[in-house]
Amino acid sequence: MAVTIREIAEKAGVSRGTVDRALHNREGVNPDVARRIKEIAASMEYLPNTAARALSLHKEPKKIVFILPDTDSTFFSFIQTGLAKAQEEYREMGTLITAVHMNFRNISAVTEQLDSLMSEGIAGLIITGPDVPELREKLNSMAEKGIPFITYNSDIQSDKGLCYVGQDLYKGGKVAADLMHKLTPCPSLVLAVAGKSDFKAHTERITGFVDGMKEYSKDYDIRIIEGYNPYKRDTFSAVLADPEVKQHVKGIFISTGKVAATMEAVKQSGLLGKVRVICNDEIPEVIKGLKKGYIDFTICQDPVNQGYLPVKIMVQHLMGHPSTPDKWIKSPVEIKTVHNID
Amino acid sequence: MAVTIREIAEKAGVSRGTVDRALHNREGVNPDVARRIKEIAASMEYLPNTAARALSLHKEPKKIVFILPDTDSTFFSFIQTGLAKAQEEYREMGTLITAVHMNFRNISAVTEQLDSLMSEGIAGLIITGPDVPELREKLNSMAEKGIPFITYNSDIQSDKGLCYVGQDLYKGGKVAADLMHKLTPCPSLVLAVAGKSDFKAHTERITGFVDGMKEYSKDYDIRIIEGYNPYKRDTFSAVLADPEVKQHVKGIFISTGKVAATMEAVKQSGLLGKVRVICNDEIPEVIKGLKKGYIDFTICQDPVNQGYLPVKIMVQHLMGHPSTPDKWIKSPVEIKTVHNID
DNA sequence: ATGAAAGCGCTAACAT
DNA sequence: ATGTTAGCGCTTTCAT
Repeated sequence: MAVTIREIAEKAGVSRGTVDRALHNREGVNPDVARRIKEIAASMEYLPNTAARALSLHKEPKKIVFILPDTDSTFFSFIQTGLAKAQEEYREMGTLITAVHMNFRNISAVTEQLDSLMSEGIAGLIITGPDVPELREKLNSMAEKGIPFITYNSDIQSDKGLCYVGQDLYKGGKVAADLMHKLTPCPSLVLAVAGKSDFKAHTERITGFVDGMKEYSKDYDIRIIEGYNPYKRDTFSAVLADPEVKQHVKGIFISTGKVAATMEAVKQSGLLGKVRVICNDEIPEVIKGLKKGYIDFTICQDPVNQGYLPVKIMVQHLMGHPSTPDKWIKSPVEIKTVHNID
Repeated sequence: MAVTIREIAEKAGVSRGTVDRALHNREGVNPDVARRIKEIAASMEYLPNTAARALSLHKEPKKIVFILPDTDSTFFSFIQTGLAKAQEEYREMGTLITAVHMNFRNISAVTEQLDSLMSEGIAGLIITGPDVPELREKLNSMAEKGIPFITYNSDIQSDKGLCYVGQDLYKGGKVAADLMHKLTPCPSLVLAVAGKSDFKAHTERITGFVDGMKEYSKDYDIRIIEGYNPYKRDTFSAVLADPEVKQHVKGIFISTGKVAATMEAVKQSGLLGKVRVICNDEIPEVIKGLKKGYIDFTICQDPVNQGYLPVKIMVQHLMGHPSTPDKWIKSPVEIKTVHNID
């Protein structure tokens, strides 16, 4: 049978209340006594009973807030599916998980909302967003006040966070290169469509892709097409208007969400089906292209688990799970074709 | 605040004990009263508190037995990783999960061992194994005695099981065909290496593969090579000895675990790297081939989750989770190259 | 600073 | 057939 605080109390010659206070570093306990209690607990390999803890906290559950962008997107709806799964699974387990939507184009509004969440009293935060100083500093200051945070999907660089749940985008680009190499003949022209260069997700993928292609052969002619904001079809059409490009291009890697615009330009130039296309994520335009046979592969990152895992980790952390998670929980690099999309 | 048995008891004008008995269909409660209690519980949308239930069952946890084949294999070591994860996660949650190894080449010994588990008293069973009548009947009789069972990896056909966790092998074969089509020119010879035809896993994959290839084009010449037991390298070498085969073969799909023998024959005939190869699972020989560039893809089924999910579902079932799981929890069809193997 | 005790929701043993 | 009650391990409030 597992060790309980009662047994620790007996061994230490104190009451159960004191053991609880000591193990949770609550104030009002003699430092020497506290140290001794912790030693005894460690020597007995004490592990708290999760069920008992959850039941005891039932009246005032610890509040976990999950921040989502306020924009509608298929990608984030997958994340919400994972969140919902976690909410259902950790119902009445000593925690209360709430979703809050925020507009990340207005960072000062975001930090204000975080402040008001702090004053309402929360136990943990799960967040995504741009890696900008204001947000980073706000999160660091929260962490210093004892509120742990987890980032998901897109990291906010900080060593104060509990962990980051998201894909290794560089590796994703390499996998794309691997596939492109398998699909295209070797001396040939391959285009890589990049997004805004200040959005990390896209540049890392492109770098991985280019590095990967070059590893296969120096003879690939890789041309990077910068995306603009708003990305205009004309940008890509202009590139394909060059007859030389049109003649030699054999593959296109679209690292951004601007799939529809790019595919439209491909269609206009009569290259549909003649050029191999690799995209990212399971968004509707990509699924459409896969079904029509115009897109060959899409590289996914299991967004459902990007919603589920951060909650699971936060719950375990707050409920006294002994081990600290890895700093980076890597989402898988999933290769999908029309036959294994969900 | 959530509804508790206490509130149901008050509303029904009975004691909490009676509510507990009624909701769990225990004997010794007036049928009319029981029905009324259930109605009230449903109308109040009562959901049992998992933490309280777990804590209360702490002294005599429900025993869940996870059956594993007694053979060493990398594939099953992944399944054990998932099992270990679940054991750690559901520690002290009212259940006790134990692994038991059995030798499936001796079915009568297996049924005897199941009988003795029954007499020791278990609450749930998780099992894989050959789909033979003796085993099927034993499981059905256990289910009738109230012991739920879940099958994983390879199904044992029975409508009495709680669910089956495993891959859609036919779909896996189709995905392999999709990839093979992308890798090989169209009129060409493609070999499909099948295992013993009485092992369902292999025949279903082969059928999916052949169907898939035929959908892409009637011009593929697909030749199925039957595996023997023990599979001899000569079997495959003999096929490749035919100069016509050797000249025209462009792709090989290996649905079995006999990768080493097949690859050795490919090497002997000087086709290494000249022929596209697709395999299944992340076993050492396959990883070796991927790294050397002799194997292009391997199609996996997330074995870690095949160990983890059955336990999770069984725990939730025994701990009174209201919803019944889908009859078939499909493992993903994962496409892996050397760049996204773990 | 520490001890004592009540209570979280559920189960099971005991009492009626 | 049904009611009553102790107790699972932990947290927290109230005494001391």
